[in-house]
Amino acid sequence: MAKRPTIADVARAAGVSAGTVSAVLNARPTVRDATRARVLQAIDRLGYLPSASAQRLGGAGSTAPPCVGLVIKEVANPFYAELVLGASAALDARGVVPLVCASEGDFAKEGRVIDALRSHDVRGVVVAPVLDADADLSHLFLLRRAGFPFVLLETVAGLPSDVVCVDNVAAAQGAVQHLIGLGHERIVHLAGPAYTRHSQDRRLGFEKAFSQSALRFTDAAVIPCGSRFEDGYRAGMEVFREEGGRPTAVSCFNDLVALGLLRALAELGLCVPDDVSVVGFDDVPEAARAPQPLTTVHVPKREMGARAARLVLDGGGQDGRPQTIVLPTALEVRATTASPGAA
Amino acid sequence: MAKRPTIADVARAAGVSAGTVSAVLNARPTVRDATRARVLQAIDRLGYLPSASAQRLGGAGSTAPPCVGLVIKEVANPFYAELVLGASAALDARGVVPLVCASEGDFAKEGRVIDALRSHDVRGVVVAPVLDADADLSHLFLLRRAGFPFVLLETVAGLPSDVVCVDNVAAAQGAVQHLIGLGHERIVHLAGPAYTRHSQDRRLGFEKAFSQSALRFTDAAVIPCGSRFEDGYRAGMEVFREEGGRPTAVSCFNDLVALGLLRALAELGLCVPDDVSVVGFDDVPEAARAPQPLTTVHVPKREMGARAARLVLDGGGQDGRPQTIVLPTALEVRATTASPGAA
DNA sequence: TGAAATGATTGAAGCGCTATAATAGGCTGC
DNA sequence: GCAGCCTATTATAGCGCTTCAATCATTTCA
Repeated sequence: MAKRPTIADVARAAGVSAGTVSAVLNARPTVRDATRARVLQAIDRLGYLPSASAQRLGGAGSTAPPCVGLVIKEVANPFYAELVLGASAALDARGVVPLVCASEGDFAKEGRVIDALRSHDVRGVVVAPVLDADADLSHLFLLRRAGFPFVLLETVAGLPSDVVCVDNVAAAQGAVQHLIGLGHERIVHLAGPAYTRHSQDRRLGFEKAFSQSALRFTDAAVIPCGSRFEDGYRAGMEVFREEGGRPTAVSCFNDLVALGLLRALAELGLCVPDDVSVVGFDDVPEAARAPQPLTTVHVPKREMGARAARLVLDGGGQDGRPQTIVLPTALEVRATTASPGAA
Repeated sequence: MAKRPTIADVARAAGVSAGTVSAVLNARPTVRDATRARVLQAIDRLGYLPSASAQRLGGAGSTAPPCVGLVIKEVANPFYAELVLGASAALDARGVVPLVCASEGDFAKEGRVIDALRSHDVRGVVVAPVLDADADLSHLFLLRRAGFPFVLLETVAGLPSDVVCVDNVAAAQGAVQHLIGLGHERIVHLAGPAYTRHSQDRRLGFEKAFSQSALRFTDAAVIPCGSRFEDGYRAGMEVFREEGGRPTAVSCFNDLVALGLLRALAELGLCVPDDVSVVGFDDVPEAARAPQPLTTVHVPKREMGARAARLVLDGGGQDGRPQTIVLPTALEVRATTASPGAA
């Protein structure tokens, strides 16, 4: 395999010195047009592209397009897709190329990925951290120590850093209050994957809504589930299989789960919202498109991505102190919630 | 801001040479424990962290995790999500980190993104090229000239390169033949975005199926649409608004469009497959989950991603000559196709 | 026409690190 | 007690680029 051409190769090919090539690359005005043309032609002929690392080491603002890493949890999850879209737009507007990587809920992989990104000279990273109970977060602390620009999409205990997030507890609580306000008494929660703080927070919101009402909370009301359509479907099949004591309302970890649940409910011949009310979380595009438009908590995903992206680029708050941006959510009431026994 | 400590600072602080510090950093076994401890302590005291650029330049290709770029068209498209998943798994198995970038159907952006990736020292890229009519493909030709490893997910005319793809023409043709075989005569095709060869090929397959049947093809049967749910929905609303001369079957550019169409049909009170049959393309996970499981062309997306990934890593075919891998597709007949007027 | 001023190009130094040949110790064993 | 052999450490030579003082080539003006 042909070795990557260097600036020296270009210089040789163009019959000039490396310094001149560098001058052309950096659009310095001191180069004569004829020379510039010759160099440019050589560059093109060789397919030369400067090494970002070398440029940086050389001590200059590199001419290579700067990159920012976006470390998300799941590629196939529309929530993250929206986040990425928002971040990409913001980055694009600043001429920065977004590089997205998935940790797939594995903190070790998250660490590796961040390392890779860093060693490939990205300007900074925005990461949706894996917050498993036994997760080793040292790579994040290391980032901080190294003074490497990064923005988190969830707060990490003991790690002062820039964060862009929403109040998951309050939002989930609001969603469940909506259910309670509708008159539901047998409500269950399909909880998300353990490695997410999202999941813990939303579950906590569920509990809080209970404790602030006349209802009494039992652990049985929380059903471990997951974050995907299939998880919701499976859980739905499980929970609603036997006829006795069925819940009349379900609050779901996210929209995908809610959609899966809806599917299971349909297969079981249960009507939504007459037999059971369902509320999701995130408000992904699919939620509004469902045959039964889903009642859900709207999370400003694009905005979150954009804010996070700008924060990395600008190196955090003006005063250099870590900044936490909590964006507002809103309950989007659509067609999947109603009072129990409305039929 | 204090200047970052360098390896030399650490060496001085620990009373050793830079080489020794480097050895400690890279966990080379030749360092005595006492020395290592001293160095480690100095590192910690100074808050030292090696410069990624310098490490890379120094020839530490071995230390840093290698990366491969995945340049796709749309992040929010499950087709590409699956592709990425397949590629990621294959890459992961070889210890290389996938970096995904979206071109969003803009060939200029595609070029920029590839440049960025290259500048940042990725090992190679797999790209789903934007094949707009007036697209400037020079960046791809440049890749070839530079001897940079890349694999395409669609063939580019005049560009000998490794390619992993499916036969879109034949597959689309097969899908439409299925419709014709069912007895449909008024069939339309919702075509995808112009910047895709996918779209052109699938449209061509549509035409071919016609010309091999007793039906006669008219341009009116091809309706420009797009690649997203909304596009399919809008087109469906358009096409099926007035009652007279409605098609009895629709072949769609992809599943997302088909799903959007299904939604429109439902809103218009039309029954699938009794009133109209619908066939999609890609077989994304959503297709099987739809309230009406979608008849569609199965494309081995994961496999494509995996093959492409391995091909970049292995630098193409054994003999060094470009290799084209055409993976098989299969029509997945589910619930959205039937003979016309079956009701 | 020649000296001065202006402009274009080069060469060498260095960025922070890794790799490796060379070196200095510390052990053998005879 | 010294040749011979490890092993731990160092010194040196890059990696690919930028920068800047120093050169060489033009042009300008007296």
